[in-house]
Amino acid sequence: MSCGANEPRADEFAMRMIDYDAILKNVGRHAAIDEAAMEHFISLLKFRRLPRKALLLREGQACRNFYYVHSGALRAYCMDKKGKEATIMFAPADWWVTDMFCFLNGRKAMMYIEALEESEIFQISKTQLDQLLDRWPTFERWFRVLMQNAYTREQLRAIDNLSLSAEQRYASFVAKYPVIARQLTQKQIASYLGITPEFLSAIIGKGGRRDGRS
Amino acid sequence: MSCGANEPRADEFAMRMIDYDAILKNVGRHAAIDEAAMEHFISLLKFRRLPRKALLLREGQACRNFYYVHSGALRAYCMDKKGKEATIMFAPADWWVTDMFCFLNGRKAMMYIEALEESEIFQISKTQLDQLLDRWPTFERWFRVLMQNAYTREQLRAIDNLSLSAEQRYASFVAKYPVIARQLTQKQIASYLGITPEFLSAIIGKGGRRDGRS
DNA sequence: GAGCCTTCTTAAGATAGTTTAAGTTTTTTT
DNA sequence: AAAAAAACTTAAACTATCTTAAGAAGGCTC
Repeated sequence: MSCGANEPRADEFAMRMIDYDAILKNVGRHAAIDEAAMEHFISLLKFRRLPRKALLLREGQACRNFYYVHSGALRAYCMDKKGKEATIMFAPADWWVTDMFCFLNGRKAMMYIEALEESEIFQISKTQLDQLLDRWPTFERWFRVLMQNAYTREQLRAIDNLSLSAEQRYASFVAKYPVIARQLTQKQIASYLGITPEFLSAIIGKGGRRDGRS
Repeated sequence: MSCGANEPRADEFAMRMIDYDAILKNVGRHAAIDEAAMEHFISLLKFRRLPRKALLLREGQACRNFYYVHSGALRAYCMDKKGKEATIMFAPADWWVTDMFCFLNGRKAMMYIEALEESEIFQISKTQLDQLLDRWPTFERWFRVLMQNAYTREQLRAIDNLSLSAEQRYASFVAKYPVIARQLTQKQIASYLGITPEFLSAIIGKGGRRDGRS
């Protein structure tokens, strides 16, 4: 690790301005939120930098935070007794993620959330989010739209799972999420599709390549 | 069809009071809604009686309404080109249902919604619901909680679908929805679990009976 | 650059789930 | 009550997907 002359010193680095643009734009997308509300919102956010493979949440822990991905990408997954992973969702930049059931109901987490690469996130706690929703109807609207979208997305996924073969599910996944699909390993995609990595490899080998190479 | 002396005459029948108790209690469960808001809400509801097998919605139609099941039970499902059905959800009494993705985004329906038995429902249109949400933050909260619950329910289902065998999924379904499970045919349950009726029959024949009979 | 660890590939054998089809039972309609 | 329709059962043959295993390729670490 070189340390060139143009890099900030450690104290400057720690204090440097946090970029709230993206998250504010994200929130503003679903509701018109006034200045005062936005300032309150920002004051509740905690910024964190995660190295690759860091675990933001693990099964059994209290799940107190809702996470916004500023940069990088996260993955939420469950693991059964045999260690088999089931990927619940991927969260690329500009997405929100948590173990929503446990977050909302104050249960111990049933999921793991890991950083797929070095990532920067904002988090807001359940208590603070509740305050926000109580105080500002426009945040209530924002969160409602988030839940709506999450619900309909899950429902579309359920339809795919019920009606399509593994091969079709793979095609559907790549069509829906072409950008993130290229960043993921086959193992990760397989665990989202509910098949083994070996079988996904066979599917890809046979049918269409993801990267278009021959 | 006999017409005994104690039955109301046709005009009395048509005019008889509609029972709003259950739906008001349902809405009140997630948000404290004042008198004025409740009256507005009631004024937007349309009551309908459906015979068994009636189709409330079919693929390709405009999906303009959100449905509350007052009595009876509904089923929402998709059908692929080959006619294979995938059941998205069952809606017993006191549940809300619609093709949410198409309802919210003004698309043509991709689902069918049918009455499993004679049912009574209330419906509210998208336009009217939007008005309600704009005007009363407490309805915004109510709908937000509905979407939250729907989302987490779908997510739990996705976990089951990814991690469990058909036999385990069946056990999980019966454990989660013991009442409605008893009202459904095996064919309907199979289409919810994503397996064939023949295979479900084999599972039940082998393992535990649903009704406890030997 | 060598070694190590994880991912990807391939393939053979095993299992879970489907298909087809015929017969039986139950429910619905007349 | 009879007829018709739908649901359920069983079983054999088939297909999709899993398991195991071993080798090859790619990416990190020292």
